[in-house]
Amino acid sequence: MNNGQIAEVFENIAGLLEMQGEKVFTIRAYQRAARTIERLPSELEDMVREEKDLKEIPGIGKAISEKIAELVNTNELAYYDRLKAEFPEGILDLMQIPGLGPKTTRRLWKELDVTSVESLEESIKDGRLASLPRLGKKTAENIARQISFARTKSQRMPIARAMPIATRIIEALRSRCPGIQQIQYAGSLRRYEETIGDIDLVCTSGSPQEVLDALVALPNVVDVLGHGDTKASVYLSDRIQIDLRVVDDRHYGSLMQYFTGNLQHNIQLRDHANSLGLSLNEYGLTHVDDGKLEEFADEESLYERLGLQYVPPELRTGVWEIPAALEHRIPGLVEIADIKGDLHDHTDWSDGRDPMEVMVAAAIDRGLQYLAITDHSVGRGIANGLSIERLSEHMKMVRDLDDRNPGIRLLCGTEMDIRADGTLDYPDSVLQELDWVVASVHSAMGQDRQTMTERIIAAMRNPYVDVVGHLTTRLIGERQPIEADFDAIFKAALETGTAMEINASPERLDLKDSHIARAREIGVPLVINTDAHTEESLDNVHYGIAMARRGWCEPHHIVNTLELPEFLEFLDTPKSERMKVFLRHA
DNA sequence: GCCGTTTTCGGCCCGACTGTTTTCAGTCG
Repeated sequence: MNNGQIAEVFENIAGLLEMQGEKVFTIRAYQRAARTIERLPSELEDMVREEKDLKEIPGIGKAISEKIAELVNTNELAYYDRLKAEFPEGILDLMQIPGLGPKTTRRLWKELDVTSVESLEESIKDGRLASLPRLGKKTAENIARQISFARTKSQRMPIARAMPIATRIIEALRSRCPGIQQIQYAGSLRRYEETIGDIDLVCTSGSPQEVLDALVALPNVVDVLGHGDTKASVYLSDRIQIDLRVVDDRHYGSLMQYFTGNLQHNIQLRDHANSLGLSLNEYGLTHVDDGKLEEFADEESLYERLGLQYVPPELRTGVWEIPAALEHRIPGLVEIADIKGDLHDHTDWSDGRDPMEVMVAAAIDRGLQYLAITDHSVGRGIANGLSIERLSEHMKMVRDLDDRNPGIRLLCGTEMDIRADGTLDYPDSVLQELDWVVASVHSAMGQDRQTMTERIIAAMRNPYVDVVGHLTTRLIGERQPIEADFDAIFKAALETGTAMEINASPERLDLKDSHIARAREIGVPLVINTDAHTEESLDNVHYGIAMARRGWCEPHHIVNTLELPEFLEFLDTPKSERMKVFLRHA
């Protein structure tokens, strides 16, 4: 049973306990455990097998660690089964409908025998729901509306879709509201979660009502979910919800902190504030004894006032970062400016859109010191992969462009298929002519875990394979990742001196954050690549940087933060010796 | 259920909005 499945069990336990009226702190403990487990860099299965003490994980104590062990060892949990037996099947689905919490869901079940979305709809139609005490016509209408939303609303959307929508809304509000002082996205978008549930915007303005009114009046708003004095929520035709909060400029820091979250981070931060005799909310810090309010115009001063190192948004998961910030152990995370080269880029020689010259000019524009042109290998017929003959011409063109562009070092490269049997698309005699070889899985992605693991490690054992591209081949929200023993692959990477790619293409984000953290722990050299197929997608590097930051990476974990001379030294060293070079320059 | 430079027992984040209410419960983030 993998971490995602275990987390789901605890999430469900929390939901059922809520409906049972269990103590709120017990519920919260299960929710916290579920969230933490989702983000663990290592599989609990492995940790149990290696007899690691799970209680060292924050929020996991005796009871939950025993339940994890039972789940891992037997694939079942007696406690969970007993709990489930007390409720009708599918009741948790009802509680997923916005507006239906544990109390209401339980009443609908007990008083109206509603246990499914279908029977819920009937109870709305025939007026039974509205006739219950403390419910009413308006509530019934709202629930009916939420049901129809639930049918059309997309699940959490990939960050690549949410980011441009957020930017458009911000621009629209700016142009309509002269009173706006500051406006920015917060929430999961600012934390660079790979998927986004809704878009949270924070704003300061001399006239809050103007901004809130402007939001609900935007042309692509199809419904208003809330519209008060300081916040409003709307539903867009893009099938996404926008939450906007407006306060005065002098509260911007605490508002931004509050609205960036995540929930667990905020709970821990507020808990810590309490220990100092302070109470934290979105307006600032209140002294518990005399009620005096301290205000914060920026986040940095807020964290500092609490005696904490500043926590970058990408780290705010509520798992490890608050204790680290207290002890000033937050590392100096990698930034865009640290990236000196891009080592995975396509041109119109294969499936890229732009000619090589255009890509090179774009790379120079962005201040890169080196660029690897890595068009597809012959196996990718569909991507116009290069035959050995075309590859030879391709190399000539790269060398020629390199001569004519002294501002950048161009590398002859390939993105070469790792075939289903672990053999490679070009023979060694060809590979040794190339400067940089990205090896990727593009086919037979459904292989079983062991076959896939052996296939990838076999490729890594080739002395000319420099890096494994987009390891899991997932497309967020579209294609599941491969099944493989990632720990074994990372260990093989360290052993062979093969780098692992952090693919910054926002549809992929592959490696993902927890894998990055694990690879970093093991000591694998990492490379942040855009996999650009157009000149503008070179700008996607910020997504890769964010994933690396979420994996707590510093510049010295990332190979392509090396300056050109150091990188060339790395490149000129045989793979088996490369780790030494990497560590020396790190 | 978890956790401890106050604590192994007694705490546990905080406020906005809505609907159905005359003072607040439920839900959400």
